[in-house]
Amino acid sequence: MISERKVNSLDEENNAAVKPRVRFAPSPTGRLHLGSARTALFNWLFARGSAGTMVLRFEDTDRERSSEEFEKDIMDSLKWMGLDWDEGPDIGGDFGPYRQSERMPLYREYAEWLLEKGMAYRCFCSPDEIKKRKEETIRRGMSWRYDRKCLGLGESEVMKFEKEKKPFVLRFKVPEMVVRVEDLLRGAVEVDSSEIDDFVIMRSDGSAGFHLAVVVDDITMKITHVIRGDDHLTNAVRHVMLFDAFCEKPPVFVHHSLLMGPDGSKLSKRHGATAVSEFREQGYLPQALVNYLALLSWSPGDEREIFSLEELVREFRLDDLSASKAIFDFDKLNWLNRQHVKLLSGKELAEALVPFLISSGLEEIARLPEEKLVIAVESVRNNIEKLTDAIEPLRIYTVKPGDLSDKAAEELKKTGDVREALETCIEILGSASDADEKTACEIVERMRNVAAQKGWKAKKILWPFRLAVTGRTVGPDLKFLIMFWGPATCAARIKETLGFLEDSVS
RNA sequence: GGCGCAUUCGUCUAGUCAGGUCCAGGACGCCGCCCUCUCAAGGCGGUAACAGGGGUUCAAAUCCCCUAUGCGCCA
Repeated sequence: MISERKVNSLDEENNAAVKPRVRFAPSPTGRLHLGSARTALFNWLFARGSAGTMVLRFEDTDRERSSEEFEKDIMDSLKWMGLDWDEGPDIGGDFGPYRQSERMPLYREYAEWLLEKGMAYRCFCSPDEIKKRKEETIRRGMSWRYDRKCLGLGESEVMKFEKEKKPFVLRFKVPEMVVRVEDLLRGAVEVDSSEIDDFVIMRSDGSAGFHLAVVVDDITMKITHVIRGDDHLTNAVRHVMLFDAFCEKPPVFVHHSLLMGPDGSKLSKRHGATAVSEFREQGYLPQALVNYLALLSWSPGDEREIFSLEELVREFRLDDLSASKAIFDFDKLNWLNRQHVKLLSGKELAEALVPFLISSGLEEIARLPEEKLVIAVESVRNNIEKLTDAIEPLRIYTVKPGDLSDKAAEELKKTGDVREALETCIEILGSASDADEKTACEIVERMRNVAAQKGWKAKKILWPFRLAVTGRTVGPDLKFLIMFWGPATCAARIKETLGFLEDSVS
């Protein structure tokens, strides 16, 4: 059966070269990690940019730690980022199933084939025995590799163990050779196979070892390019030996660099958020996260930095990836997020903000008529790095008339001629009825002019205006305040404040 | 411990494969100035790097060797 497959794969070699098949193969043992997301992105960009096929496969052989909940988080996160797949556990495909836990018979078949051909053997050593021998070896200052004790087992011993039902694993008999891994980014990496011990391909419970499962999957799913983290580079040595054993041509390997935290160690929880879904919750835009992830280890070769997914698909080349490590920089991500916030229309920004407003108890603003919401949102746009940054500045629109902060009250009191200034504002506001942008700008302009006539600096009228209308010392540009509340309401709010000033004087 | 990979401003990177155009370009951050009713945003400017040592060459960030450091894998 396996040799038939061999023939098929030779037939299709040419096709494979034309139409790449890549896979993203996470373990559903946690939420989608940023590092994995970056791997997924590289795979996806390559697939989409080369008319290839993207396969999603769950490596869920660790039944203890895998869960459906994490599968869901991974798929949701990928979708949120705008990545999709052509074959996968949820949608099926011609090369399924797409969960390793459902492919055990296949692994067994391949493992048995190796056994029959003498390329694998049963090992009855218990973990305890191995541990003991290993410690002994290390004590003698030698480096440990499995000592092949069971390779030399006589037939009678094997039969005896079998009779006893002694548990065994299957080990791959590593051939003596120099293994060559051709990596697109690192060239030919050569390792002497004597460095590698006879690794387990079937565990005693009948489940497949990691290396066997990966290789069998990549063979049977006809994967042409394996794009994954650098941490698998040395594993690739084992994989190449397995591909050889099955008489299969290894795929093109691309081992990209790993994502590190700011201190240079592997990015992990202690650096802050590491799951894509956490970034989503923190108010990052998917397009910004994707853009940033792409920029770590990849560059278009010129000075552009802001990319949409579509542009990335067009520009991304696997061989433009850098081979050196990449440190995750939250500052730059924040900056990029801001750039993408700027690219959104007011309506889009508002829509993105609504869930955050609701979860922060600002339903009052979230439920505003769209037109008003957009004005409010536009007014705080420049204060936003992450979406959550909009919450605080937007609270200003919930301030009741005449409700002055201590600081605002203080500022008002120490401004000379406040009353005159504010009354002038009311007068000017009274002459306008519209609340469109043009009118709002005119009103502000008029205030400036009047101030000039009175021989005042603009600040002498604009500053009290802000304080009186909003009750706060910090807030959006004045035109937005006028647009949001309208001239009449602004005037009314100033009157409230005037009343407050009256009270505090007497 | 063995093996593997990596090494350009604090960080991401361009340049390295095809040595001269690089006393090294861009971006984030940081600092300063300008703009300005506030906070921001924006504009302008500044800061800062070829890990170290040997070679090869008329010429090296670029090629070769060694060392150091970091990371990873194996157990």
